[in-house]
Amino acid sequence: MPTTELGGNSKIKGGPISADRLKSFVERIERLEEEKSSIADDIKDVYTEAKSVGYDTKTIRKIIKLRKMDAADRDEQEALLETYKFALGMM
Amino acid sequence: MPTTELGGNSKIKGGPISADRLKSFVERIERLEEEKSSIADDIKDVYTEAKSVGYDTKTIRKIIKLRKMDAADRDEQEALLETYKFALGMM
Amino acid sequence: MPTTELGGNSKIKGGPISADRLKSFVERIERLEEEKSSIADDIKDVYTEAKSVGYDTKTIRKIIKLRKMDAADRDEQEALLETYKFALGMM
Amino acid sequence: MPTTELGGNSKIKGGPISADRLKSFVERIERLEEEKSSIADDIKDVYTEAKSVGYDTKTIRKIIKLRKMDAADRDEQEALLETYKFALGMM
DNA sequence: CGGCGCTACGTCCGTC
DNA sequence: GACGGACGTAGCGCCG
Repeated sequence: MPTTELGGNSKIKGGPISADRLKSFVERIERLEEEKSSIADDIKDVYTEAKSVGYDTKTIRKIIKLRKMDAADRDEQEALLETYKFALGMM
Repeated sequence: MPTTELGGNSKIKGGPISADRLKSFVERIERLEEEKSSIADDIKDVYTEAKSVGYDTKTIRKIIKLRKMDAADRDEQEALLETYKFALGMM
Repeated sequence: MPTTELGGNSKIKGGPISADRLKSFVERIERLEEEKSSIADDIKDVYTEAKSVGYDTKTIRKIIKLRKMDAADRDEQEALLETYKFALGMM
Repeated sequence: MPTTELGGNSKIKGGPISADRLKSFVERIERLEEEKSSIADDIKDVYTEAKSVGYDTKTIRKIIKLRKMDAADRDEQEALLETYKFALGMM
């Protein structure tokens, strides 16, 4: 019995829903998640290296974030923050 | 002036903190984050494909999660055993 | 001027966005965070006490974590069952 | 057998290490963690309320964080960020 | 638009 | 006392 069928096959498109196929999907996903996790580790390594030669990683993270945000967003958020600070007498 | 020096250079290890070097770190990180993001997209695609042939993605997500938890549990149990042995002076 | 209004008041629900109200929210949150922080300190104290009478805090932390995981697992298993039933058209 | 003793009792201070006592510590911690968790929920509720009357919660979170940091730290971090931005031509 | 899962940050502990 | 590692928590983004 190579391909156990699941459910009542009350589906519309494609062939039957087989357990083998399900397994295949699960394994593809797990493989990709491993890769993703590996890249994440690499990123951590770069931060570690930067730190080891004297850079402040916290600030680098902020820079990365800022570069990702587009200018409009940035200005808008800063303006709102200023407004709130003013309202609270934090200026 | 190819390498602007930052800060007071009040650092200990390595060479000076140059803007070039900073830029290099930032770009390496950004490159890696792009890759990571790309893998994340691939994962999304797999879910989409699975869905298109009739699988319930919510269920698949749960399976993935459980398989991860099972592994973690197993590791945790072993670690706990070690910890107990240590705590009881059995090491 | 007791209640400075913020922004363009381009909002939909409720009354005006006043600085007083904002201040009130901020203070409520800060108060609650103090309480939370205080509880966290209490927890730390308990660990310290346990340690002082000879217990291994690392082990205790693991026990706490496992007891939490067990509960989570149990919930998850039940949820998975429901999901499967749904996926198989058994609902 | 009311109080099982653990380990070889190779400890220095206090009385014996009993399982009962251990249980007591675990329960005290779990109780405190519940309280902490409850406060965290309260905080979430306040944010939700603030949002419901038109405030931007993201900005409020920033405000909370800023008020927690002392002025010196704040200035220092801002200065460093400016320096990095300049180095990267982000000004 | 709300809920959930994942990611990332800050905090705390153990080590050197 | 500082650094690095681990944990728990909080913010963000995707999915439904």
